[in-house]
Amino acid sequence: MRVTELANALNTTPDTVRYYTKIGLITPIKSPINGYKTYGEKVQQRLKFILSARQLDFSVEEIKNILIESDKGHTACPLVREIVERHLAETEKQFQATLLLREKLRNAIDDWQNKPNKAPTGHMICHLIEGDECEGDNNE
Amino acid sequence: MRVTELANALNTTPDTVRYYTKIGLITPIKSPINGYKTYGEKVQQRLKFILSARQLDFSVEEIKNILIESDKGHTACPLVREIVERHLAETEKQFQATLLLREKLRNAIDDWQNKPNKAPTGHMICHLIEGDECEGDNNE
DNA sequence: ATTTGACCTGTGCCTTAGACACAGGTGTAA
DNA sequence: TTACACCTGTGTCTAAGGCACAGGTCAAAT
Repeated sequence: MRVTELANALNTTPDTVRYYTKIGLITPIKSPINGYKTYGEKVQQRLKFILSARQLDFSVEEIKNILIESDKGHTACPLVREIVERHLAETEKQFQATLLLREKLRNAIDDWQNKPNKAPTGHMICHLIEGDECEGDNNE
Repeated sequence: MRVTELANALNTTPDTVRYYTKIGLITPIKSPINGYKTYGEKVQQRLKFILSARQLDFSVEEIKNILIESDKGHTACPLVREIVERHLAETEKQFQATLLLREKLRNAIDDWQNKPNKAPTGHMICHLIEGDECEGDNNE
């Protein structure tokens, strides 16, 4: 299998395959005649794993570590479990952050419903964001 | 006001102030004697606006466009409203995506609860992710 | 046999919003 | 005068590829 072929087979892009190849996640055989890369069955399996892990939002770095363990013949499962639990915690935080942002945006739209558009004054760029009164503390 | 002073006053970092300066969002006066940058009151107001917009997750590029409008003396409010509504839609999508990811991760942890750790076999790297049986279609 | 067009190769730059490091100039207080 | 803290510009780094370019290769059609 060649780059595009492999990419199509696993529903990804040639650039992604090249990228994983470049950083050493997968290793093709190079034809000494024309320099073309050929990917075998095992590499395809490996790439499939990588893509599955990406679906779970594993970073490429994390996947690399998993593969290193696995390549040494060790079980990567504990590592995988740890990563997933860490990710879940992060996702929870992300979730809350998104929730908060959504609130902020909704409030903004709401607050601005009956405010007019104003041209910028010397000391104000957009009164929607800055507020008309001098109250706009954003302490965190 | 100089870089660090301004940064401290608005609870941000000198690097951020330098960055906004570099890309032209704010423009200090440069002392011809020592080359030091001096930021005035209006610049501080402007930076405050920028930081507020960033709090609403506006990109720097978007903020730049707002400032360009405003600098021409036009009202930037319609632009701001449009951006906020677009952001809200994106946030909604992000929200759903995070929700989905959370489900995936939770399911993973759940499914793996009573599965053992396994050493990698020739054709499998981590059975947790790949699944023991030959079923693991990830069609989108 | 040659041309065409689709594929391949490596290389390198681009993206966000700053963070960090470095080398050297400057300001001020001891 | 000498520390030391601050300033300057410049360059590199981040994640995960996307995109472009110049040139080599292959199969089919001419």
